[in-house]
Amino acid sequence: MNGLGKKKVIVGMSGGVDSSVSALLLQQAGYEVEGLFMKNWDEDDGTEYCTAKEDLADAQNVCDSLSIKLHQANFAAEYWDNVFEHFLSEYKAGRTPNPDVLCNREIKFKVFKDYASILGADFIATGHYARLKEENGKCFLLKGLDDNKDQSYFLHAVSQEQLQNVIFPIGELPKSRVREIAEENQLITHDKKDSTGICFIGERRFNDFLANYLPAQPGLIKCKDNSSGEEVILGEHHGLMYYTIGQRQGIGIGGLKDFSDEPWFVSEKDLTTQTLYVVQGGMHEDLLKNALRCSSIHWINEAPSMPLKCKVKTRYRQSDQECVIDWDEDSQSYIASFIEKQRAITPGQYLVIYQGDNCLGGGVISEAFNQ
RNA sequence: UGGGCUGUCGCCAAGCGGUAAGGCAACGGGUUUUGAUCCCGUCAUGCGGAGGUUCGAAUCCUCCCAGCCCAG
Repeated sequence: MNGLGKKKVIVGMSGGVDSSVSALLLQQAGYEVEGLFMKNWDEDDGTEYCTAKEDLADAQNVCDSLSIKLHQANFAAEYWDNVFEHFLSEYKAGRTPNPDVLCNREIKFKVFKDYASILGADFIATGHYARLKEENGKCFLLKGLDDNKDQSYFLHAVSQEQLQNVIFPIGELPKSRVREIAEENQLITHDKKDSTGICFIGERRFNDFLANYLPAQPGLIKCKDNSSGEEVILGEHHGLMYYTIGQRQGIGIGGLKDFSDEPWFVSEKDLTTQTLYVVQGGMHEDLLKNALRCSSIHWINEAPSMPLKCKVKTRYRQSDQECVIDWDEDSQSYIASFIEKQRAITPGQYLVIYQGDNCLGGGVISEAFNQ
């Protein structure tokens, strides 16, 4: 708290409209607001995506127009060690990681928060579409009110301690209203396109990017005949790491005699033989599974008793799916069972657990299967 | 060497004398703070080649070329 009795909050400013409006709203609410721009990725692969420069300029512009101070920090070392190394090892293991989940747990709500506290902040804030509820001194993570933009999925891995003294100023607002507010207040970011791509790394030609860090091992593309068990070679691929379960684009298989004209999708990756298995049709039975396994689950608050009836997402932006989670003694892991079969459950992605709007936590998917 | 069949976009494939369907792939865009999915758009002045018949040919005729199959 400063001498005027105002609470100090430091907003993570990305140079986008969401964090811009977050800063504005906090200022209007009477906080002493400062911004912090993080640059957590040092371009070292020759491909110069100078959007970081533009983002910083935009963040500075917004802070200037709000007359608030903008700090800068570089957590690239922490990002590399605690997010990117894991990202690479997961790809090496043939899985499909979600680095932005770790980015929140390890960077934004850890390193950034610690740094803000050194700067004298009472709170930190970000432009996430999510809400917080406090009960008996515990923080609960709730979905953002804009169902289309809800980002609680990416936040599920933080602890309730990490959520203490955090503010999500736009969690109650629809995106359209956020842009309106930005425009009404003449913030330069009001019509800036939403950013996508891996947080801090940005949009890239993904395959080229991965190839800079991991050696690719070519292999065969095959399809299995489920009734006869025979395998047919359909082509070759440049590396299993370029593919994820359920993927259509990039397989490169054209029309084939004696096959239907439906597109091909990745159904399985065999690392021991470097084989990419594909099936025809986006809803092929091999893509549909009614259960998955998580070796552990992180709970934001107390672990609920098992079995747990709940709603879950197996990937970002999926609609909530009905599910029962239970602990399995035999395999020493959690098993989530679905009423309806789920398409393309992918190891490495996260199972995120909800009860209503309340995000309970989640875990890494290790395996999908039918039971 | 005889006999038969086939050659239409990178791939599969319609067309059977009236002015080149469709699918897959690819590419571009939209949606999206992972990776995907999904949605939209683009994609053959030309149908193995050369002649001919016709107002008009991928479609008919002739020759040539290539591939496949059966004989030997």
